[in-house]
Amino acid sequence: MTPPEPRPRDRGIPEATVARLPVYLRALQALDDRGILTVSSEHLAETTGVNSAKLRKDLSHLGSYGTRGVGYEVEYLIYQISRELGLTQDWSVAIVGAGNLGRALANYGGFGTRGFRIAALLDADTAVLGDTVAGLSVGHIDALEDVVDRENVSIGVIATPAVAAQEVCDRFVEAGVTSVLNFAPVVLNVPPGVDVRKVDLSIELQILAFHEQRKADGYAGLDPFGKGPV
Amino acid sequence: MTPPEPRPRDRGIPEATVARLPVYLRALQALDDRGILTVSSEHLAETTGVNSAKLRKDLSHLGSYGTRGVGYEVEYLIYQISRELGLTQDWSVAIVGAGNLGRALANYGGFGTRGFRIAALLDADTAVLGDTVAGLSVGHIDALEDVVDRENVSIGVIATPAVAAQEVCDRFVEAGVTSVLNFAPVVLNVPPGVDVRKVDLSIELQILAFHEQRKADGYAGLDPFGKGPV
DNA sequence: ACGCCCTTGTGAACACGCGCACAAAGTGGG
DNA sequence: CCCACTTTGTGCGCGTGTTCACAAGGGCGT
Repeated sequence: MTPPEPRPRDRGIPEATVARLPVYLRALQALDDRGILTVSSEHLAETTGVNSAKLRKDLSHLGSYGTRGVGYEVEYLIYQISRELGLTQDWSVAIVGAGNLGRALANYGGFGTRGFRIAALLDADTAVLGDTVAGLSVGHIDALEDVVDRENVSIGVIATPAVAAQEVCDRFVEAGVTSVLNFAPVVLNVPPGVDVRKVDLSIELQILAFHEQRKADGYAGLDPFGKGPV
Repeated sequence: MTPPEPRPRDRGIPEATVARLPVYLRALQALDDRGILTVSSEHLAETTGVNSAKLRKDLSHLGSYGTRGVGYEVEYLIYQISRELGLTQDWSVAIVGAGNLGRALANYGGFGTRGFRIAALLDADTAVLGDTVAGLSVGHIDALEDVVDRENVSIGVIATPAVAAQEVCDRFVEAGVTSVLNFAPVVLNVPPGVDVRKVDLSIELQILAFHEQRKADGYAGLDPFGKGPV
């Protein structure tokens, strides 16, 4: 998704590793909550569903934080991964689109607890202005530039209908936002230096459907009453 | 996400290609709506943000559906991709969790129009039972097995809190569901033969934060007033 | 103090996906 | 009928990511 220009090496941490660090982080926090002090790569790999060698190589990109014969100290590793991901500082996020999805995002608990602060929830529809969602009052889209500027927003979330997405994106970029998380089913056009990540619910379903069809084809002879398409 | 066992080649279509087919499909449908009859790989690649050679190679996995010197016939390609993805048949989907996210999903327009039918929206909380969402009445989670069986559900969507996810997943699997789309922030444990795809909003944000931090580090000297963390 | 056992960190082979660049193939004009 | 032009389909080299397998290193019991 992200790398049209592959960026000059990101201080050497591979993109694939970056994508897995949040997963490790979440598992480690669960271990920490249970009072577990150390964990081996084998165990952590199992609970996160990756190969243990891959996990060790991923972590080795951050430094040598393990102890041979013992494993990794949970709290220390949490801190190191958080620091690497930039979660030891707070990030302001603005969400545009106060429909079902925008509200779901604003209510999503994972944000506040992990270094993300929702600075504003904006919408173009005057009918929803002033609605209170997750302790936030829905603002008008016209305030976008003000909010970005005043609250130092660096990450913009687009949860609008497809037709509005590009315009919102342009306004985000123009206002100085350099990272965009896009839920609208369109490919956004952005200048170099701006990162876009896209989440598309219907694409995920279509990928599942593909594999489901394969299974149905392959097992048809063995399992004539298996769950198939309707 | 999917391949612990890399599956015996999926009839030869690479996973990376499968993940892009829905994107092409969406762009093609947009062209079709505008009455455009043929499209070149160059043009389609541009609107979907991929390399044109990659696009041609992707399409070549489905067969030789283009005409040299002309391009691809839009309608025909739509049909071929739809067929390959299994969208020419209807799939029943059950959503568990009628919170903000579950409702957003049920209301998501992209489903019905693309071969997916929402068979049920279930929740454990009796307070929301009977609520009407997207023309559907919220049912009780106890009806899960019945619904899966009666409606031939093959894809289950989990939009519950993290703690409930594994149990819901187990019940889905036990009832015969072989594909799961998981929005809860946990790694699900499933037997072989069951596909799981995970969408995690906070992970996406964390990846963006990582790159944002890199940008802030690298450009700090050049752009002391650039948007940084709060 | 020594040696056994466990786990990390990594070298090397392998697999996969990407993109260039070009030959093959079809179109349309003259 | 032929030629110039366009666009597909793909062979190939390259870079990235994954996995195996093992040497290096640290703890712990004796």
